[in-house]
This record gives sequence, structure tokens and C-alpha cells, in this order.
Amino acid sequence: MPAQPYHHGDLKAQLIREGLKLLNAEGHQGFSLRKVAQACGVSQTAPYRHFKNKDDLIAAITQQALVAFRDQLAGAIQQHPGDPGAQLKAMGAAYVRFFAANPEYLRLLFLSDNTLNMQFINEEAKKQQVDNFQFLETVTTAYTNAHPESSLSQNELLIYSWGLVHGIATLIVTGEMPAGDDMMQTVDKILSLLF
Amino acid sequence: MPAQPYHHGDLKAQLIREGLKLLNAEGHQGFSLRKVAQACGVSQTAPYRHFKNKDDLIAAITQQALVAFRDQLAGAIQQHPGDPGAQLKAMGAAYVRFFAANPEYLRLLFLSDNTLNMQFINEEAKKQQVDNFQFLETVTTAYTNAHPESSLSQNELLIYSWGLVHGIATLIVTGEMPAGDDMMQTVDKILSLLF
DNA sequence: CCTATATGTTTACATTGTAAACATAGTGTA
DNA sequence: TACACTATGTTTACAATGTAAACATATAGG
Repeated sequence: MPAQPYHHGDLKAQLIREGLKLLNAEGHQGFSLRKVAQACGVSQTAPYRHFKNKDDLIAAITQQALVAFRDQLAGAIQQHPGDPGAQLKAMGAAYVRFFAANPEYLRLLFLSDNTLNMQFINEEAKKQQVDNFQFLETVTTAYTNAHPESSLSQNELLIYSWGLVHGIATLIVTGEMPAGDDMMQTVDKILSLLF
Repeated sequence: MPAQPYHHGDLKAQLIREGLKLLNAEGHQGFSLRKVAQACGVSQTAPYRHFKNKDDLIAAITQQALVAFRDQLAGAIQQHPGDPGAQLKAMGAAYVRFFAANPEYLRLLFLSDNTLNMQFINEEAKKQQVDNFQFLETVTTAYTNAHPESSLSQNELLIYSWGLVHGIATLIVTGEMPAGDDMMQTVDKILSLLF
């Protein structure tokens, strides 16, 4: 089972790369299978040998985003073993920074008509999504156990912390909030006060 | 200048109504000018007498959403004159409830490729957007003045409160968080603890 | 009444998604 | 080695869509 197939060499991977490029360049509006194919130098229907349809290609790009995002969150958690407060803060900071640096990833993971694309997401990608959610569940549970005096339950804390960083990230990506260093420091400060 | 023009009677308004219906029914994917025209019982190109193009129609629908949203926020503020803490809380609750009840409105205002559609948004709609932001600025400023002991500046409070409710609303609309009464009570509780 | 203009239709064409038929190049097997 | 199978890519075709252009018509206002 060779990784580099016959004719083109590595069309499947290149389709994903060029597809992400095109999404970043032109957004969902300007995205088309034919443009991606042309960017790869193949015929218009060549992508159908590797993906069922357009949404299937987008789902593959989405999976790349999921992997990168999960690694980012996992890295933040590992930096503060045994300290759920620091983990929550680091996760939140990583969350905002990751999507501020990769706006198209946030669109892919959360903002697109992804109920449609998600149908084509494969099992491995679904697992990564579950991973991401369980990171948050684990850390908020640990935090709640370590802070029995808190007025928020574990579930409330989860909604609170996720909502906060997700909202800021989304508002940055959609241009409602600025994205610079000042914003990142503000995020750090807010998270420091909370956890 | 009659409100009900010649042939059809009221095509422009009906296009907007049917357009919103179609967006709710099929999302951005399934939305097409021709379907909207058909739903109104007119020819495929009739919409071009009232809108420059597809994005222009979507912008008109977006404006409806902006008006409804602004009214919602204004209502929340008016219920608690002179009490910026209660105003912030009421605004936050209204924010989440409004978009939970009208998911397509959140997509229109914040999630779509709206950098494109916004180009067609008319001046009045832009003013409504500015209104919405100024509501938040005014209330957070009043709150900061009333609570000089707060560790957050006005700008930090704005980011904090907006981010929080926007994130929760977005996660509800995209299906990452449930939407029921329990969630609304959790939102109320979190906001009560904060302001 | 009559003409200008607002409104609607018909026709046409480019772009896109995608199915079907065809072509070809590696792979494994007799 | 020769041959057939299958993975990969191309050509062709068609339906849906956005939208421009030419045409038709109904209403308003002089």
C-alpha cells in the first residue's frame, strides 16, 4: 500500500493542501472543486477519485484542522500537570490564539454549514472531536474538585469557560474584535482573574 | 411613492420573507435566488428588479435581523433604568435567548461570509450595527463607573461580557451546546454571579 | 391620452457539481 | 514474461445556478 500512488504522485494530499489554501484565499463563496483541481494541475473530475464530492473534500480539510486543534489543546494541558486552574487558563489562551492565527479553521470547525459536512467526517475525526470535548470535561471536573467553594458546578464552569473563549475567538475571526497583541494580553488577564 | 407597486403587489417584501424561510429551511447551501423567485411565483430574474444580486438580497434579510436584534437589546436595557449591572445581565440573557430562538439570524449577522454580504448592507443597517455596539459600550462604561473596585477596565469588561454571551449563543446555534430551559437557567445563573 | 419608467419575462451564457464512458498505468498472478 | 485487474486520471455531458441583455407591459403623471 504505497503512500505515493500512481500517476500524479500524491494528488489526494495536494487536493487537501490546495483546498485549504483556496478557502483561506477566497472563503467558502469562492471555493470550488474545479479550482482546486486546476490548482493541482489535474482535470476537473480527478478529485472524484479521492473524494465522494465537494463536502467530502471539505470534511478532509476539516479533519486536518481538528488534529491541529487537538494537539494545541493537549499541549496546553501538558504544560501544567496537576494544576487544573493553570490548565484551564492555558487552554483558554491556546484556544483564542489558535483560531486567531487560523481563522479558516474556526470556520471549518464551527461556523460553516457543518451539519452538512460533518456527515462526511470519518470516524477518526469524530474521535478527535470527542477528545477535545473530553479535555474540557476532565479539566473542569478536576478544577471543580479542587475548588469545592466555587459557586459554579462542573457543568456550569464548562459552559462558562468554553463560551467565553469561544465567543472571543469567534468575534476576532469575524472581525468584530481586533486580533493584536493587546487583545491576547486582555485575554490572558481575564483568564488569570478567573482561574 | 406607493408601498405596493405595480404588478405583483409587494414582491420586494415577499422576496425577503421567502428568502428567510428558505434560509431557515435549507441553510446557505440550499439557498438560491431562483428558488426564492419560484416561491414567490415570479420568473427567475424578477428579483433583479429589486436587488442587485444574491448577496444584496441576503443583505436585506440581514437588515431585518439587525432591527429585531437591536430592539431586543434595547428592550433589555430599558427594563432596568439606572442599574448598569442589571442591564448587563438582562442584555446577556436577551442575547442568548434571541439567537437560540432565531438561529439563522446569528448566522446572518455573524457567521456567514458576511464580509462579502456586508458590502451590500445599506447605511441604515450599518447604523443599527453601530447602535448595538454602542449599547454595550454605554452599559459597560456605566458599570465600570459604578464599580470602581472592579479589576477589569471598561474595555476588558466589554470583551469579557460580549465574548461570554456570544460564545454561548454561537455554541448553541451550531449544536455544540443544548438549547433548552436548563441552558437558559444556567446562563441566568452565570450572569447573576458576574454582574 | 401618451409617454416615460418601474416592473416582470424570455433568452442566453458562464460557472459549478457530478455522473458516465473512456483511457492508462501500475500490481499481482499464471 | 504476459495478462488481466484495479487504481487513477480524462473527456464528455447534463442539470442547477447567477446574472446579463433584450424584450414586454402596466401604471403614473403630465
